[in-house]
Amino acid sequence: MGKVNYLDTLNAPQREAVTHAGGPLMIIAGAGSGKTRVLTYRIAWLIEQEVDPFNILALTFTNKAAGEMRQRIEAVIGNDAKNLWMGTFHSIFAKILRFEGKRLGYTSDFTIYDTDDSKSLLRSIIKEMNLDDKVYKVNFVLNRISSAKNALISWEAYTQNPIYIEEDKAAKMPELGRLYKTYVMRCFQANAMDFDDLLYNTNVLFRDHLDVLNKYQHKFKHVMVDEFQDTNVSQYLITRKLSAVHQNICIVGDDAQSIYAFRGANIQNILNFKADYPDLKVVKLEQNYRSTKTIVNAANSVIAKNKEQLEKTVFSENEEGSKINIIKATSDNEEGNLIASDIFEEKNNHGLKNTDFAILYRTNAQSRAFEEALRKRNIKYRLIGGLSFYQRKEIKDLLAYLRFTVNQSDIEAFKRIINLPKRGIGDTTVAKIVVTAAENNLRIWDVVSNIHQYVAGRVSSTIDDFATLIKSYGLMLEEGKDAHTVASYIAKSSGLTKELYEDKTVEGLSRYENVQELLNSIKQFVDNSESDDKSLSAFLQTVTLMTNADEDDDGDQDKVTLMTIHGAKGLEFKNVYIVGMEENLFPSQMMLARRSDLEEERRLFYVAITRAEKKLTLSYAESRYNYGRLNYCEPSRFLEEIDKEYLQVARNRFVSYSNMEDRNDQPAKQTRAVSGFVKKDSIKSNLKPVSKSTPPANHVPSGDFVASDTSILKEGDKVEHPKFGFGLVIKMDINGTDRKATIRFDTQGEKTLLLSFAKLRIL
DNA sequence: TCATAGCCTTTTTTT
DNA sequence: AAGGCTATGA
Repeated sequence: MGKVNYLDTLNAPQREAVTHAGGPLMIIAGAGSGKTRVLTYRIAWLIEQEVDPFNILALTFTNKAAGEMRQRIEAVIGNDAKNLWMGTFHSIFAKILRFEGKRLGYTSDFTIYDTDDSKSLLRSIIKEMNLDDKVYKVNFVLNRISSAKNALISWEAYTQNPIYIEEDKAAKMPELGRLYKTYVMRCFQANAMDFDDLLYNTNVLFRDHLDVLNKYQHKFKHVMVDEFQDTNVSQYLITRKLSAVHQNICIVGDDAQSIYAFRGANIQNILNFKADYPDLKVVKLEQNYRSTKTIVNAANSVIAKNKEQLEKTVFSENEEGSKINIIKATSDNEEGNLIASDIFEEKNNHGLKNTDFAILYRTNAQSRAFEEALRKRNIKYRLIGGLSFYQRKEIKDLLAYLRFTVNQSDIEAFKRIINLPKRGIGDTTVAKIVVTAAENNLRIWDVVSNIHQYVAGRVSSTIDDFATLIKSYGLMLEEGKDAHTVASYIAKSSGLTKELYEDKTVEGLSRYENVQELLNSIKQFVDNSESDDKSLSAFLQTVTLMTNADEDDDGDQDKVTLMTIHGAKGLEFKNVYIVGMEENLFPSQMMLARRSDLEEERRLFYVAITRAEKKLTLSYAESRYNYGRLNYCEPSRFLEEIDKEYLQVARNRFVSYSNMEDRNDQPAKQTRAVSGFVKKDSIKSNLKPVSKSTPPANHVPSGDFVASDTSILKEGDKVEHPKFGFGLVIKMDINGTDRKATIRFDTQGEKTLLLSFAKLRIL
């Protein structure tokens, strides 16, 4: 690789950013302006200027972004790239806390609590404190605690602040401060940090231990932050402190793409950056190389309304490109079908590959209809986000065993595994152990391993057996057995895999395979992890901090991408579909309820639009399932906000934008539909609201019975229906995604049931 | 005291 | 749709 070659490929502002010698630098990078290239070249350039990679810290928001950047740097600079300190905020500071956590009273084996752990812990605290969980909602309380931590407000400060006390009293939640305190104490006692703690504690570490701060300040001669618009106060302070000595801070961001305020991101960080660094050098990258003029202009027309912005003009010199298509569907299933057929046609007509397509939605729950439609057409897809591999029950169960083996204070892991597989230890006993530990300031392990002192009776010997089991795992680790060996042994000897192995249902089989898959990934980690730390706790850390975007990657297969708009940040695709363009969905209901200005939702829309290189399609449905209920939907106001000149009057069966306006003349159909019962013979027109009262004879109850996966039902199956009794399936009609079964019931004669509503037990 | 069936509530995005 | 909660029976 020639030394200077790559500089020639850059435009003037890009080159200026790459070769900025030192001192604070802010790169305002519009969408598609070659930001990643600039960042990677800058790092490569610094290394050419004799800066040791070891002294460069580069912070990103996803592991994937970090990994890609490292690869690209390697391509320019070679093996040296390995020594860079590059990763997500959370993973880099988790690493530092593993080294330095002793100063704060944590061991180097501390557990990282994920959101489920945090919620579970909080739930039990609320219960213990005898608070009403209808008033103190777990999600709300956790959010409150999280915001406090991200703003660096300790529980001490929180409970002493008269403003918060008043606020909480007014909100009828005077105990929030105490909850915060208890939550923090419990985490500490469990030798655990939640996601926010990783940043919060880093701040505490740097504040209270100046020698540590000093060490890292001198180590990191250059600090770079990607996606700076998404940093919160806590992250901002860390980067400022770390760069205080050398003053070589380089931030890259785009205020127009700030979409993480909900988790504490503070757009002011980038808007006010100049105020913090008077001799700041600012470089603006405004030329978009990614998208057509139409797409760039349409995107600009969307955020033109936003008030809080840095001045910049993103423009494209690419071709004009085709206009933006709008598709109207009658239902969410039809939306899936229309998009899938469109992908099919586009592939045939323009010789595109699956990887050229992305379907972007506002919420993960929307993926279902698209998955079904794509599967039906044999189009391969990959789903990013949603319930990830590591959130599956069987995986979390085994991970909990591993966690408890590594960190025997980990209460949440303990609660998960103590009665799994069933040992006859119930909630009462577990609660007793947890409370005993908390009251006597002991580790969970201290209580469990001396259970006879605390709990009398039959259970105590069962718990003894459990303790012996865990002890044997700990011993294996001490003997230096590698993570994979220990994990496989745990899976087998705990009885977890045995239980799954004996479950011969389809789900049981896949659960068993998942566990094997997890063991494989541990093996991989042990065999060829890049880092030198191959301990079990290192593995657990990578798993917890893994982003949704990091999973999958089963080779470079040709697949359509399905993901949320949030997940799509930083990516690009030739053809993009933004689906579910409906009021209350996008913009989301929550946003509409909470804030009058929709600036962040609008920026989200902007991010979605600018993912497209060649062609953009927007779609919405007139009705949609939500929590098992069918609802009517209005087209999103965002459709109105795009400059009309960029919109396409769609062909043939697609409904044009002007037709959409006509729709507004009709009376609004706001009725909530299908609450409880649905007409069995109204497949296409099952949108009519049906009363909640007693069903007429031709209706089928839709309440819970034994849920069965309707896709496995076959002719000849014997079934039981909650109302009609036992029956035999004599005919199956499969029409698109709608499935009907004609069943002969012993007493009721033949009935045809729409399976999405009928709940049958297969006998 | 524990296990289970069925009822009830939830309501976005992610490290 | 899914996970927590509660009543019920063992």
